[in-house]
Amino acid sequence: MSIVVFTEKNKAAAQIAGILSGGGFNRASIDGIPVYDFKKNGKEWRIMGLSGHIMGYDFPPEYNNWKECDPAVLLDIDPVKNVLKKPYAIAISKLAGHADELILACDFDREGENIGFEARSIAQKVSKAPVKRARFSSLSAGEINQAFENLLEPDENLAMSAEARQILDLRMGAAFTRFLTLAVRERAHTKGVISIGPCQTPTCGFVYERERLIRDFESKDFWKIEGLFSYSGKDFMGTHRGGHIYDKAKADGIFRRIKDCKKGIVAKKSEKESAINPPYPLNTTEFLKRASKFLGISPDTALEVAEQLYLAGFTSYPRTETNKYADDFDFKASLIGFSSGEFREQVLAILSQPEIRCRNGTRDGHDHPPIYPIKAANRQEVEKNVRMPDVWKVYDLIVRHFIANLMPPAVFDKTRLEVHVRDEIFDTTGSIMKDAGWLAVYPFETKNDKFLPNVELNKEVDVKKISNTKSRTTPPKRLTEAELLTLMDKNGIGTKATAPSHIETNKKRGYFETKGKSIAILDTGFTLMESLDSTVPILVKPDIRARIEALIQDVEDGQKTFENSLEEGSHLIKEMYSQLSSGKEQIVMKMAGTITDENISSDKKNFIGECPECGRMLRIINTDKGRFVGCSGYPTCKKTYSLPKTGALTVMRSKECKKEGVAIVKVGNKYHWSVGMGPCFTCDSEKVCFPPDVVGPCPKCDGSMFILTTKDTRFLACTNRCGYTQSLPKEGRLTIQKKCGQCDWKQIRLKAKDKDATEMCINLRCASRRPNRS
DNA sequence: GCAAGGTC
Repeated sequence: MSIVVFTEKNKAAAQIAGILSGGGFNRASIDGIPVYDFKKNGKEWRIMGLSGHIMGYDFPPEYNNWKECDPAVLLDIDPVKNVLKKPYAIAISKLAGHADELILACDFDREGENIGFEARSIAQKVSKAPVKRARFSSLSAGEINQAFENLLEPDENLAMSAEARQILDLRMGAAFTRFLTLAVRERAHTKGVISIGPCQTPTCGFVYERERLIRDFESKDFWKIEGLFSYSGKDFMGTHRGGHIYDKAKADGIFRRIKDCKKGIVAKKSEKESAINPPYPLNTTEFLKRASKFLGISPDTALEVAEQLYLAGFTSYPRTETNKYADDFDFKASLIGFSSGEFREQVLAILSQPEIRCRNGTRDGHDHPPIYPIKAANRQEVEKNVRMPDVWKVYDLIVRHFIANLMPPAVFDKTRLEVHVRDEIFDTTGSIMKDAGWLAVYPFETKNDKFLPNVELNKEVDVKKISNTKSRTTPPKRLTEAELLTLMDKNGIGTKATAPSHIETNKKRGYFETKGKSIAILDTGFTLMESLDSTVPILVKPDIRARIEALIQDVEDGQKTFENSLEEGSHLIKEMYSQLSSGKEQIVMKMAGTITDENISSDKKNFIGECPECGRMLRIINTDKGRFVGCSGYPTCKKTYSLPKTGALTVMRSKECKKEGVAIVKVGNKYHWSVGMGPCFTCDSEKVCFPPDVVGPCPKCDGSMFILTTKDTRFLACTNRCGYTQSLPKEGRLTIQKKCGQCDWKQIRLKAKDKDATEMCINLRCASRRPNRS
């Protein structure tokens, strides 16, 4: 009798072999893939770990050329399933050929059931052996023995629900991505891909929604009244109960009534102890959030580092939903290694308790324990074995979190005072840490003490100052990666293992980028989301994932057949597709702008600025017939500005046209131009945008004399062009200095090469026409 | 070349 078991991964195979065999198993290998053999009760067991999914869907090859295949066709073509990891398929066949019984022992979830079915489909080509399912929620000895003693039937519905997800995700992703990419390429020259997916798009949607809030935010003035009080020589602050007061008259009224008061009364006082519990154990999402928030490591990188720490045996399996430890979890075994190092004191305290108490969370994915340290190690050891940047920081976080989790709460003494100044109420709170508890090993969250003087109820305090300060409300902040992960988690976007990859996809596509810990949307991402929001709004919101999820949940529950849910899902996708294609012109018009815009704005020589008509990019265009400034939105936006036919063009980046908000272009050395305003010196905004270097009033009219530089010479000219001029030295750098003192002109400073600088007044009518050495 | 889900 030969029994063959397939698990989701090698690690699980080894562990299960160890448990079922009681430790006595052989490690063999089939074409490099580990297989664990042992004998038990006269039966021969062979356990092999898969590598997650070993098969995957794709469209038949004839639909793989984007240009020759209308993306809409993909809505009706069924993708086909192929083996992606050949060596595993071969090993499965070899093992199954000799099996009398096959057992699927992958993770107990949708994808796990599906992965098991992949192995089954390969095995059944060579074997007629019955196929059973071992279902367990953790890799503990108790659960595993129990599961293998009570084998179940494989769950067709569970497996097929994952199948439906795969097909719907691919159908939608491929059709929409190809459609948009090809459509944009009709207008803009780009190799880039505009991708859409049921997880990546709503992920970008979250970032977009926040950006909308920021851009649409209207700042309001408010006033805040604060009091500086003093009792027995110690100062403390209080804030008026009105908080942010938006009515200036009201704030002023309060302020006037009490500003000259010298005394206040402590009308209420409460003291209470407050405890802050340690955080729940780390599941993947929580780990990624904290790595981002505390260490500034991106979710993608953090997961990779944790993976390597796991493979090197330092920490436990990093992909887990569970944030509670099993009742029989052996804390002692994991703690003992830390009882001599930096955490000696705390760990010994934990170990000395009659029973180790842990603050557990409530999520149980029935998969793996929370992330915890397997092995105590010092920095050198960790860095030697895992050569990745920040590996120590990540390990240190996991260790500290694990220990903190077993420690008592941090305890604070909190005092609240209510100070009355006349009839106005000021609130103030103080907080003093009485017992650091878990915070002693968790430096990432610091709570500063805030001291208050020890003042009793109904005592009088001095009022040193009452202030009434004006502030403005500020727009919401950009999302941090940690917040984005929280939103994704809450809305069921992605899974513990895939959430970071959806964030990465958006970055790769140029939809958003991270700046420090926060996420900034890019032009392409914003425009795409804005376009989708007005054509296929469901895509931008988590609803799309929820709709697909509901369909496949029905398959899992047996409420719908696989075929029916696939049909419904495809119908939904078709509906969205038709909305998308009816909005094609509108979307493409905007999107093409952002694609070319990216090239344009990096083209420093020709980039002018934002088009005042449509918001896209203005740049200098050179043609055979001449040159002009045009908008990247052409042909939709026909905004142009003419340019002089000759003369070198320089975009003056430091100056800005105040009239239309575009750049100022300097033409040759002869004139100054502001785009769209004609020659700058005839525009009514000239003095604002490109202030002439005025030296002083014109002696002939009410204009001003300014330095006019031309290609060949320079001289003083009148801003009114009244005809009065005055010559200037030909050599050297001219800068305008402070007022002369003896007349109403400004002095100029002349610095010629190899000569000392001179400062002088050049007004011919000035009394002191003597150069001063400086 | 397209998605999202596993795992290494």
